Formats: sequence, C-alpha cells, structure tokens
Amino acid sequence: MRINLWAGVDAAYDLTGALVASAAVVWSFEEVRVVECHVALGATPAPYVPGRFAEREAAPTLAALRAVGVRPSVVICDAHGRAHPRRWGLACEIARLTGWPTIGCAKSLLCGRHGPVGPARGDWADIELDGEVVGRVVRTQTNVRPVYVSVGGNIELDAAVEVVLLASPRFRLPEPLRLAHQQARLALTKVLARPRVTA
DNA sequence: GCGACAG
DNA sequence: ATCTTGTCGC
Repeated sequence: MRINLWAGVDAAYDLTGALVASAAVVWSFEEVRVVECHVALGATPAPYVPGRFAEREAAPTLAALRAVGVRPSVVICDAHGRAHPRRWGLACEIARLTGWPTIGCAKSLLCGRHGPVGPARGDWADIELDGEVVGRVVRTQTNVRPVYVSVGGNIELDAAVEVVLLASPRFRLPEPLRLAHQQARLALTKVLARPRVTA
C-alpha cells in the first residue's frame, strides 16, 4: 500500500509579533493520524508586508521542517504559491528550500481574479492573473467559504487541488494545516506562560 | 496618483 | 496574525 504523507505548516505569533512559533505536522492519509509534529520557536525575522510574506515565515517554517524525519508526499502551506504578484509566494520559497512538492492553500485572495464558484464541496474556478491561470478557488465544504489553491513547486495544479480536497474531509482547511495551526499556538502558549513560584 | 494587500 | 464567550445552525 502506498502511504500518502501530507505535511502542513503554519505559524503563530505573540501579542507584539516579536516571537514566532512555526509548526510542521506530518499527516498519514491512510492511517488517519499524525505521524510527526515539530515546532520551532524564534524571533520574527521581518514585519508582515503583503507580497513579502516569505521574508517573514520562510526561515521559521524551514526550521520546523528540518526536524521532519520523513520525506512528505507534499507540504501544504497556509499561504499562496504562484497566485502571487511576482509568481513567488511563500509556498514557492518552501519548495525551493526543501526540494519537496508544496501547495499554497490560502484563506483569502492576494491578487488575480476569478469567476463565481458553485456552492457544493468540490466546486471551483480558476484564478487568473494577466491572462494566466495561477491557481484555483476551491470549495472544500458545501456552503462554506472557499480556499485559494496554487502551486508552490514540484506538483501540478490538478494534483494540488486533489490533495486539498482529500485532506479536507470535514472542515474548510486541510487537516494537516489545522493541526499545524493548533500546535503552533499551543507551543507559543506554553512558552509565554509565566510559571508561578509556589512553596 | 489612488486603492488593494497571503498571515 | 492577535485580543475573545457564547451562541446559532447543519
């Protein structure tokens, strides 16, 4: 049996935005379970600037991915890939840095245009930028806001969309992404917790 | 020049 | 992104 190992990466910040926690979760589709989970803590490299997201999250994300002991079938990022003004979103940078297939799965549109998307799970519409298809808006759950999928690297758009749908059997976002989001927050909470000295 | 703008 | 409880709906 071929095992599909889908990794999800996401980051969480403290109130000031100075501290960042990046999580990398490896999810086994066949076994329906988390295979690996790693979190990297550190100082935030750069401020958030639309279009320059990689400068802020690429390094922390890579730190978490370096701890992964297996080669994921694909890495799903909470960001855009080619659906970017310069066709180079965070997902593309992660693909370049790791050599692994990556998918950009964002919760909102950064650039480009698209037609209407049907209301049912699986419905979609291409995202076009300068007459070029750079991604696809995909409805992962019926009557739920769609997600914006684009290629990061080493994978085709059709395959990327297929993975996102299979990885989102119940909620809007792919399971690996939800888990990474939760783990990043949890790790940050633990570090920020002020241990009280008791007798 | 003005507005828009992943997380 | 982050501060935040309960609540309405499938």
